[in-house]
Amino acid sequence: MSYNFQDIETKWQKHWAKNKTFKTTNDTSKPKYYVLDMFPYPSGAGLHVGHPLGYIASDIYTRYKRSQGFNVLHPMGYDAFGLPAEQYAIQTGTHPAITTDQNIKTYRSQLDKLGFSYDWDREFKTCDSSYYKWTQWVFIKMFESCYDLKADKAVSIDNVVKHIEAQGSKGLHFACNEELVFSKEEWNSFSEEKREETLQNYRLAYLADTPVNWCPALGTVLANDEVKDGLSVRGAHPVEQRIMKQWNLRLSCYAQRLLDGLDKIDWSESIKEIQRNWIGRSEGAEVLFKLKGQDTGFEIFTTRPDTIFGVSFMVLAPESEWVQKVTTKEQTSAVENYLEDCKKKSQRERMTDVKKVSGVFTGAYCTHPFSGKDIPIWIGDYVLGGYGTGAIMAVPAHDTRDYAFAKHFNLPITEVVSGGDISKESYDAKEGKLVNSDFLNGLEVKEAIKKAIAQIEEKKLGVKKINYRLRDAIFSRQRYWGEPFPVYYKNGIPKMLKESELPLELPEVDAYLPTETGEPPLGRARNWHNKDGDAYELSTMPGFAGSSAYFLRYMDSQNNKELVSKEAVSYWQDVDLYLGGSEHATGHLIYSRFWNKFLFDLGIAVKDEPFKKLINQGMIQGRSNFVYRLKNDVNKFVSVGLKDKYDTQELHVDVNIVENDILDTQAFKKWRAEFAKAEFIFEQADGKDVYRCGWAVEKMSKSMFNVVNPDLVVEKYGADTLRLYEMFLGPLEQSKPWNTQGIEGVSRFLNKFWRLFHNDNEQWELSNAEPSKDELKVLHGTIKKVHEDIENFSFNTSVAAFMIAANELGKLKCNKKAILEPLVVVLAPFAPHFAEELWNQLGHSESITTAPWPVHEEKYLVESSYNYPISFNGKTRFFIEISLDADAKAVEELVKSHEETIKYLDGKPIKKLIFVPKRIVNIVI
RNA sequence: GGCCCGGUGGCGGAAUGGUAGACGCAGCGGAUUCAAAAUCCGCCGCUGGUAACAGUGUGCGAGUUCAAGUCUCGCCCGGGCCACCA
Repeated sequence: MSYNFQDIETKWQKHWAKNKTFKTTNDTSKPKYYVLDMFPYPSGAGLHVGHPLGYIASDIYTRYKRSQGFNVLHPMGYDAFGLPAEQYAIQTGTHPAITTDQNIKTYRSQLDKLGFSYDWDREFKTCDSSYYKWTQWVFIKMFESCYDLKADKAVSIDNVVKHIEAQGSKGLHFACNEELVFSKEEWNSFSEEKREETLQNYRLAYLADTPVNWCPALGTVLANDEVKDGLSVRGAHPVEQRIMKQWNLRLSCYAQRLLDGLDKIDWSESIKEIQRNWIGRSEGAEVLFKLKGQDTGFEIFTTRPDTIFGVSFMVLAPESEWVQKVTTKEQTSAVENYLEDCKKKSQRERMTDVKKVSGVFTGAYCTHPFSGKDIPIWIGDYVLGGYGTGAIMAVPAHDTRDYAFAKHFNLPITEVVSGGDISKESYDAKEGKLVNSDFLNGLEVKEAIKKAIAQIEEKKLGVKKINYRLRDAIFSRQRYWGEPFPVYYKNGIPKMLKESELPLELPEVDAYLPTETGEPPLGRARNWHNKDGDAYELSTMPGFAGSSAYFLRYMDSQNNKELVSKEAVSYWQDVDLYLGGSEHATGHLIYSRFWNKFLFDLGIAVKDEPFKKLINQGMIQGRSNFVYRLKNDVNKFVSVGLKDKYDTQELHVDVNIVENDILDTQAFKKWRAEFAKAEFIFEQADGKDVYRCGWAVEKMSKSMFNVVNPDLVVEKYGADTLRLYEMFLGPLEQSKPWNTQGIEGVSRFLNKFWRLFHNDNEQWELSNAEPSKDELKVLHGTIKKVHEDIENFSFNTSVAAFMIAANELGKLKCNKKAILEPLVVVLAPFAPHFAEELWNQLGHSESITTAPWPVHEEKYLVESSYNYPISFNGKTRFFIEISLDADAKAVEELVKSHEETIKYLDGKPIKKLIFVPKRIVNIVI
């Protein structure tokens, strides 16, 4: 007989829900611990077996921490605004709210079947107006803030106004789009419109003409992280560059803090590295190159000021404002033609044509700041308008791109750093001595950079400068299904709603498409204006808006007066453990860190970094099966072992009609009408004809017919078995394929464990006898191993430890309460229903959740001594295993006690004695 | 092109620098059974050998070490991220 998981799991799930077993209060008598899963976007397809992986791991850790005496916050909710529901609405006319609610229901029922210990009283979805009220509220705060570069934090925009009213733009130390110069008198004469326009230059949430990634197919702009290879991440539609008036968040002013913060948090090195690359800090200098014969010129940014004597031409980005200013009459038509060509190139073409060199001469020259030589000014699309100053000094000898350009247009190449062979390729390495470089000659690159910057600053040609690749975040989306901006326009001037007017709820529209005049869908809403008739903003916020502060909201999710109360946030502080996929590295995980830092500056968040420790669970891949159809006879299918003898076509087959790679041929004929008349060429196995399928590890997806639904697994094996198996599959952070076969192993384990408590007739049978030494060793070894494994998030090996324990106790025929009771507590985080049932049968009326974690006792684990000789490398070595706390003296005594054995082994004296700390003495004889 | 991560049986994977392959799946053999399911026991990297055993073995090549899957260097392969960022 085996245990009845269906009854047991339903029973305890109901019990937990009814008794609110996992409700968390702000109980300050206990230490807090906050475990958070990245909340899901509820898609229509529901969960597959890969989705719960992280939720299972976080639930295990949560339950473990609770048994360690922590008050654990472990909430769940839904990231509910987003494109798929809106796309579906466009196709079917169903309101996205309806689709979203249906999907959430499916998700919730799937989650409930797995026995998670979430505090569901804190649940919310981001499309609730009671939730997005606070997203709007933060936006208003950003609008009313600017970034003080001296204090290095966000402060009220009033500081800018006060400064300007006192002394104009002089000495302004606030992050801005561009340096403006005006006096306080001029400011006083500005119109209201002009004043607001000026302030937008400093606000953290600002409206600006921005070059954007416009996706015509989706009808919206996209953030940089939503575009890949010139195509939209969602739907893979082409994306083009456009200039549009958009809301932006001044993310860039937090670049350094976002970078520095990475050193303080316990995240995987790979995610930190991705974020460092994305922020893209580079140190260098900004240098002024004057136009020939003039006193004005343009600035360039370079990380290699040491190579300044190797400059042989300048390159402007096609978008640069200097293009028009410098182009000579003779070159005008050539330049115009080139600019026209650049415009026609889509973003995608520009990226795929990276290797193609293109450019045009402007006819103008700069004067070299040190040598005074003439330097021609070119235009090239390999220089980007949005980075640095949109202009570069080209040093072809030491930059691959400049080298290609110089070769293509036959421009001079001057070596200034020795060490390479510049006749074949550029020498980009930052190693070698400077040559042909006047005052820099003979210096190593690193020193030369310092000296060059010093000279540039001394001669007032430029300044040391740090540039970041991180740009401000474009915050407008021309979509329906998102948070409305709390903004209205009076005479074209954007104004914020008052806090008392929030939330501004999403209006109804007659269709989810742009209007005929090309306005966003909100342009269709009736009465989309305030009581004075001032129009509301037509864009909505992007997907990341709602997920940027949700971790704070869980601390106090029912609060309708504040985002989060002071008490709640000062108790819960930050997320101790955050689990989710690594695909959010450059999106959500940057935005939410930024958002949190802003709230920290405001004094709302109490921690500068929101997520102390981050774990990225790996993907569970699908294991696909294939059948092989003959190309010349489409009704014949050949078994994989014989397929090489035929000309075949590989077809995916539903993994649910394949077992152990053997195809159920009857089921196959019924699977699809086109296979009804299928015939098979079998291979032999055990004297039987079988059809064996090929297999491959691929992404789990419908089109590969390899999706495994957790509901079916739970039905067949139970939630506890699924939980254990998902953990057993392999290391949490690694991608690994799902293989339904293997689940039998953990299922057998649970039954074996069950049988330790019950006799063959399913009768409860436990003894109160004193445990033996061997039994105690198994118990304490398991407690210790599982404890260490959980702390290291090595759940696969802890499941293995349980299996070993069950096997050994089975062999010892151990049914002693003193051994089994603590083991149930250790198993509870992994198999909660199973453990709760046994705990109940053991006579406890309280939930096992309240049971403290058993402590292992080392004394049951220490071996007296264990030794073995080994011969290798032509020498005999003798190993003695010693206890963990032995000191050198104890080791010496131990060796002495083995002297006779050693002599017996080889008859030679001891040559060398090596004491390896902790465990082993290695004696060479 | 740059950076990051990985490469161990038929498969998923174990292994604080110390007997490589824990644990599970699959496979093979056996017990129990009228039979099956369930359960239990044994074998299970490769080569040779009936066996004891010997040799070999963690992508490849070197190095450090008494000792390397593990540390260092150089290559090869796979995956990820960024990608004309000056």
